[in-house]
Amino acid sequence: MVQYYFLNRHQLINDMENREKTFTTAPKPAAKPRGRPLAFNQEQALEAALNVFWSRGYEGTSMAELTEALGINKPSIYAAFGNKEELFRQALARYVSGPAAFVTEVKKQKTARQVVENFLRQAADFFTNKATPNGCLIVQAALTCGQSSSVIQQELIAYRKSFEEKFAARFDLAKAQGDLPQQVDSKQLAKYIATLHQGMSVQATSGATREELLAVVEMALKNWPASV
Amino acid sequence: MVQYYFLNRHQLINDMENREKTFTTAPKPAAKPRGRPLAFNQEQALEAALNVFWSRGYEGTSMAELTEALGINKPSIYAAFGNKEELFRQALARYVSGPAAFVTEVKKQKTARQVVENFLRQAADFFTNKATPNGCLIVQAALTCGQSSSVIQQELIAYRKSFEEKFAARFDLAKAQGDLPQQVDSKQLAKYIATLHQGMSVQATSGATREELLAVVEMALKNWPASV
DNA sequence: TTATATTTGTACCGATTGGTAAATAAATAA
DNA sequence: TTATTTATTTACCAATCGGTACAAATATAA
Repeated sequence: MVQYYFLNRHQLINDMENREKTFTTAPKPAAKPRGRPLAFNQEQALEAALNVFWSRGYEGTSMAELTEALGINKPSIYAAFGNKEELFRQALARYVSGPAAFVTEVKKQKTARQVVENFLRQAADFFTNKATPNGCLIVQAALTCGQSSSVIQQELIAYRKSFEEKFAARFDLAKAQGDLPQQVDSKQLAKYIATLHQGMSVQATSGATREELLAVVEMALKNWPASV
Repeated sequence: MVQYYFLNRHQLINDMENREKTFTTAPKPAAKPRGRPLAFNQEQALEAALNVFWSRGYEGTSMAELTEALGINKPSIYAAFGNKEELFRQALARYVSGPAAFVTEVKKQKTARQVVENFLRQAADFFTNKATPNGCLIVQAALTCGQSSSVIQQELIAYRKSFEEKFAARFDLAKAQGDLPQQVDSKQLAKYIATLHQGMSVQATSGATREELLAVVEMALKNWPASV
């Protein structure tokens, strides 16, 4: 399973980039690399990989499918991204800083209420966006899996936990700022929002529409109807 | 992928059982079967299979792991249950009529409110029951997967949809009986409950405790704190 | 041109996947 | 006892899994 080696090409590149950052401040003088140039765009390849992992999950994605989706042969993928696990991690990083960046951005809203409203409504849009796979990569890429993928599974669990904690921290801030009652348990509220969010992800992968998800959001923010 | 055959042993047995039901009314006169007796208990084996699928998902479960968990050799599994797909379906049926039967039972509560309260609270218990895997089989067994498992994936989506529709029907009944306001959209309410339920399943597989899930349920049934 | 560095394509690796052929074992029926 | 039926065991199948060795190709540096 686990492969040991001294340095692969992928790590070598990273290492050289770090050295460059450490010893020089030159704004990338191009300095044409020595050997045969890459025949593909790394960013585009990573985005293609992200989309496959997003729709099929980590375990459900095979290297064969990746080579087809990226249009690159296997050895080139391994040279550029390490291995399947590393490729997934880089795709995940791209997901978080790219299409899913709104999750972090939304916390800048003025009040906790606005944070939550915007978060859930944008999630409804995002999960059903026709330009990307349905649902949330972090929820569905390795919810269950074989033992060989449990590392990725645990990393995704940690990601979800981290997002939840950041929301709890935002609610603590809201309490300090007075736009959220003191008796509110920030962690519980964050878990409630996370639960809704994750449920919406499952709904989206199962075919729920944007309108249906938005209706769920409205309902979640309202009273239980019997008390109307 | 797909295997064609005239009759396997599994189908033969079902066929003979049906014939018996059709032509006789005798209450199973034992009628000892002809050949070598089964060396394992089918019910126990199915329960063991259910537990593996439940914790690892459909794709994450290998036949090798099943042979170990059931304590039966592969050919015996195939003879008794057909193939991996059929074994999963039978495990799923056992799940629905066994540990997850409360989902159907709970609809017998007097009011819609009681149905939902009981449903979500029992789900919180069920998802974190230490005697069984965490979360919901129907949510997590094939949320995403490779193309070869898409049949199972679609069947689980259909299951979730079916449960949701039955809840909507229960809410329609509640409206007719007057314990739910007429302006409530039964389908939307059902989707809201299903979303919470599915989110709770994700939370449970990620390590949420019973108490945390119960707190989420309480929150879901209450007002948004700002309106208190 | 020649040497060096890097990527590419092909063709392969051992391990594991779901699934099965065939011989043997254990039961009943004649 | 002998024939028949069914289950178990072992040992295997082709296909796919993630991953890689190696030589040809393509660039820069000397």
